[in-house]
Amino acid sequence: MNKNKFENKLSTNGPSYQPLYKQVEEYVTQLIVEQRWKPGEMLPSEFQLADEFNVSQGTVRKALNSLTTAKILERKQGVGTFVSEHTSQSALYKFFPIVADGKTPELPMSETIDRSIALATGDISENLKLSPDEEVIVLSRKRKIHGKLCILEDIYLPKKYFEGLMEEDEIPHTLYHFYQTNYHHTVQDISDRIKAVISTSEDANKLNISEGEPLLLFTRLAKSLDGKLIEYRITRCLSDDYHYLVDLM
Amino acid sequence: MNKNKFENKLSTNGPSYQPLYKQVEEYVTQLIVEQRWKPGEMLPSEFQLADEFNVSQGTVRKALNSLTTAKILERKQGVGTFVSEHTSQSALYKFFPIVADGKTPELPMSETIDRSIALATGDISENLKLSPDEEVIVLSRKRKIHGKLCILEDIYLPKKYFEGLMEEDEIPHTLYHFYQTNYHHTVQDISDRIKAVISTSEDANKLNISEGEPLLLFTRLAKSLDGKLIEYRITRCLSDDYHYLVDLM
DNA sequence: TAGTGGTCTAGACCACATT
DNA sequence: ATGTGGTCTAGACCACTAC
Repeated sequence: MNKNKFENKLSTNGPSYQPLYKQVEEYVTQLIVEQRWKPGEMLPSEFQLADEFNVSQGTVRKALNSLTTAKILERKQGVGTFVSEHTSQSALYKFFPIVADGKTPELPMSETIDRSIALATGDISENLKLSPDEEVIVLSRKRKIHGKLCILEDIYLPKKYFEGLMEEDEIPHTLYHFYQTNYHHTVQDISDRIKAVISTSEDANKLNISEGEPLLLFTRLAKSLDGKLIEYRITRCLSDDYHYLVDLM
Repeated sequence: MNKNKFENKLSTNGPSYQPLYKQVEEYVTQLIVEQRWKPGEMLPSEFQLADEFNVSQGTVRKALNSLTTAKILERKQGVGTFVSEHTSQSALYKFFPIVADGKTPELPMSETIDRSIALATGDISENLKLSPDEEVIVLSRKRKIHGKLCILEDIYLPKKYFEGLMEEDEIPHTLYHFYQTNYHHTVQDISDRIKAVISTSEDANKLNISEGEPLLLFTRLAKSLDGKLIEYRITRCLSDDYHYLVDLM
């Protein structure tokens, strides 16, 4: 009667067998999505979880370590295991790949210059997989690095996932942490598609450059822990003194 | 007398203690660099390695799995553990992040249009950490995706690491595999720095576009398994129908 | 059938942080 | 002193592949 909370051990040759540690991994992720433990909170110890799930401590450990690699958890020896908050330096830099040439990376400050509601038009509805009659919240921001204005962003959020955002007094500049704490959306998967473009006259005005200068343009699509498409973002960035940094492998 | 090939177990409180599995990891990497096992070759089984190193099979497993994650090894259940070759699809795509808009990724074909020797000038010597009097091999290539010319590349290789390359009959288009098999340099770490630029007249000519169109420019620095700076590369890419794809996290 | 890697368990001990 | 995660070991069994 050593029944697990999950499918029973090996030899469970169903069509879609998952090893125990994978099942534990997915279950813990689900519990985080359901807010059993909130960002920053500590999980029970490995042995307590092992008891609850009726698996061995080693199996729990393998699952927790895997979630730590995926930056969903953080573990501290002698202290405990915690749900990641999108505030730690390590987590933040993953999202801000723009670096001033020859300088050390710095988190850009940002200022929201517009907030509105719109219908999801072609580009936006396609990427966020919304029907064209659904509403999106549009945030326009400008960002500075080392005090110099260099980035413009338009951010599109499905209104259904961010009810109440239009009524917020202020939008903080650490958006992903804001999504996580105020709307329970933990950003998990991000892909950027980068192009080179000529600045529009509008953007050139805002950035105080002459029309026709090249800009880095990247479109970003972000998914939450539970797989929902949370954010579509179009960023234009000066590129004479800045670059987008990618580390492969 | 259970002495390891390595520092003895725990409680080895030297100033720079490394856990056993880390030491095994580094030692196996070193053996690969020294060509005890060549790319594509099979390693001994976990138990054989455990015997040789005087550690447990579980410790060897942890090391080998870690090297598998780092794409240095490949493991196949029921078969064995192999040194990665830079030919498998999975490995190749990591290096070619340029994708045609709305299409599935395709490996670009490339053609070497020039091969010469030069002195490492400022930019190049700085990035490859060479003194200015050292020689580099310069390769110029053009690449096509879906049959359309869209990429120009200048590649700089320290001559000292690639003796004999100038005498090769032909340079294949899968360069990293070529480095690995012919010069024993396994590329391991790559970083790309991406900018938007206006095409020079020279590049515009080669790419059959009009001068002044924007291009994606990225500079790449590649390190080998043993940490040597192997390659510096400057790539210019059409960006109206193509983009550089980055998956974060 | 034999050999390989994959999973799971159980237990010992270490290192770290807090009380 | 206690409790946490980190390391290491040993052994059992499973699944896959090749012969």
